[in-house]
Amino acid sequence: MTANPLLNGLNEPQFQAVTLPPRSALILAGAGSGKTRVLTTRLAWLISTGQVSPHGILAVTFTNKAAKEMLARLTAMLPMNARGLWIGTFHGLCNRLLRAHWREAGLPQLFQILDTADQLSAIKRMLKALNIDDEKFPARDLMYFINSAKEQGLRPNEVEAWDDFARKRVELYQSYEAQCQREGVVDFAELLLRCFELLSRNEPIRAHYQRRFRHILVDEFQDTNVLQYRWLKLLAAQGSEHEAAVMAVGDDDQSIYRFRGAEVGNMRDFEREFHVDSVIRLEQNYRSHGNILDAANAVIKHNDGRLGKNLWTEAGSGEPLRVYEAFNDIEEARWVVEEIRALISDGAARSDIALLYRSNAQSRVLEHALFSAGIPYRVYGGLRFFERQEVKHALAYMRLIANPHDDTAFTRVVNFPTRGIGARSLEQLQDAAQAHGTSLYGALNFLTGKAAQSVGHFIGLVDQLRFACEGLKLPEMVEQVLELSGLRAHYQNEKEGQDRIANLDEIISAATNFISEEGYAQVAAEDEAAPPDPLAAFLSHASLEAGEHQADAGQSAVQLMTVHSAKGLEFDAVFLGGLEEGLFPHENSILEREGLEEERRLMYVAITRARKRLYLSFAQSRMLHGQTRYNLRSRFFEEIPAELMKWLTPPANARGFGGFGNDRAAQPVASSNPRTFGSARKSGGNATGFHVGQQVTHAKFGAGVIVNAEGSGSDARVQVNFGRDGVKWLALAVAKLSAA
DNA sequence: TTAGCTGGAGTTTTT
DNA sequence: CTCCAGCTAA
Repeated sequence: MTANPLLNGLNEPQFQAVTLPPRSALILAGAGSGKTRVLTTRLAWLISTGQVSPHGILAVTFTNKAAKEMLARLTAMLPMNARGLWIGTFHGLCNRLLRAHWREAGLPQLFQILDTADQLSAIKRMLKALNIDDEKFPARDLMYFINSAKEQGLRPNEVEAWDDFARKRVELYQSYEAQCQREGVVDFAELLLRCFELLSRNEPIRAHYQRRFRHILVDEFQDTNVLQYRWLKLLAAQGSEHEAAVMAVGDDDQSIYRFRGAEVGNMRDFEREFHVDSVIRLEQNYRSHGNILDAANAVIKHNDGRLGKNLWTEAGSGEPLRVYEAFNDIEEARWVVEEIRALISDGAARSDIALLYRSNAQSRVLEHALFSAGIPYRVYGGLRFFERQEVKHALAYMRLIANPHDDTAFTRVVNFPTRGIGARSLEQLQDAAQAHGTSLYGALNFLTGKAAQSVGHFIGLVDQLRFACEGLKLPEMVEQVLELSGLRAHYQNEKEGQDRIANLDEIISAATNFISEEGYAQVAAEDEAAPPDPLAAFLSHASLEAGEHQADAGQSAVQLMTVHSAKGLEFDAVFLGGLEEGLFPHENSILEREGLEEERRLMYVAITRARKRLYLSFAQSRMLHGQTRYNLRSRFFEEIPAELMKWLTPPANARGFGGFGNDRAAQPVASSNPRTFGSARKSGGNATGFHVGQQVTHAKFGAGVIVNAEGSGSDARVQVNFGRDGVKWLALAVAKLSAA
């Protein structure tokens, strides 16, 4: 064994992964298996053993947080100058490449990055200018269409279109591209696609980076999309004699972003195309007790086509999973609060307790209960700093300084604070711009009358800002913008404007930090590039790294978040609520196998967040979209071995979920709940005379089969499969159903 | 220009 | 139910 202290304390597979010879490898890293440690130690080991200089490394992540953590841990292990190290997100790295080679990429030097909200408003503006019926082509759908095309690496001329509707969408994709090019802006997907095209079309640039990067490490590989994988193949010179060593680290069981283009299949493709001869599995878990891991393993086993992995731990089996069946969502929340109180009085820190749910709508009831109980909590997932309207307004003024032809920024602030430029003036301006093929800024000369005056005034302001900021440092520039634009004054006059002013001031600090900290320095370290423009760099930073989800740190608080945002985190105690059919697994995913398997992976992620204690709960009824819904408990309960669970409510009876199979045929409607709740059961028992699996006839839909039932008494509803007429929910009190 | 209304939709999210 | 976008009236 080596004496290298870096390798101390690694388990066998970790050690193997860290010290692999320079060939491409796939590391299957289970939840809590020390993945980040392996990645960073691998980097440190490669560098410290002289196998590669920091210059020859490319490490790619999905989030800024992950990139920062990797960098921090690496420099802690191996003190070095971070300059020349390429560690970042796909988008951040592509931005860096495009800034360095903007000319070759066909972009203006100070191109701006549109975030999702900017992109949507750009599309809306385009649809309006082209007089497109937005009923037929909703901006959101079009955005989704464009982004998914780009994520597959497809330009408009490469998208297949077989009917008029599809052809029109492609045409709109084309116009959108033209608009972006005209305005000098790129959206997130464009960053990647443009960078990919730059590398594939420009031989010298491609060769340069292919020669440079000898070791490429990819984190969360299961989340890569088609384009990202192609980008990696290209940079790695895959298939050539100069192929770099790519270490792909990921977990197919934790792939939960299919809906935004992630392609788990990339893992198998990688294995084949990069001729991976050894797949290393990190299966020892350092996070959870045995029962929790057993539950997770048992659930995920129900998925097909896994690469295969089984988590284990040296820790004991620990406590059983605690299962609670609530009467309704409110009662579920009440119970959660009660348990949290008990945990806290047993000495648990609030921040070690997490409440996880499938969809954001579920947080409301929980928040209400926590608030009433006076328990501090924190909800993840709100607006982030650079997404706040006052911050975006200020940034829009700054974008106009960098590029007055940025129409997205222009429209955002042309009348904010209000300066008498209403819809009709703007319309005139837009028409003029359209007619003369120029930006809104450039269209002033074609205006006449009152509009010319008011718009002229605003354009004067933009020019004034540009002159006033000439040569200023970034924070001073922000200060100027806040004053001259009238933003600060505007919010000072507003009743509730104090928070907004505080956020505006926060931009100044953000700018100060940005200049002195890594973000800017990293770009500045780029050897090939001209010194970057601090303003453009700051604006990129704002788009690519929208900041914390919520600023409040304050006192230790219970953590509330969706299962998606909990990925990568861990807590001593985890409450997983709303485990009901239709909610989790979500009804929109239940129909196709792929969707259901992703829900199951989501369940796997949720379970593996818990260190010591895991609570699972579901409610017999809950308020959703203003209606009371009666759901069956989630099928995932049937996938967890019964001996791992301790029921805090009378244990489930034989009504277990069994899909639509025969084993449910005897389930009586209106008697499915193991507990009764007084008046909730008005006409108790099996009074309706119907049961799941029964053949029935409906006056309008004809013959059908009852496939599902929920509720009781006058609320009882049955789901009936009418075959060609589809599956319908019918209230027994209303629908005229008769036994066939 | 803005307040107030109406209608429609309503998983998951990072960059 | 509750949030939003988009429209109408003042």
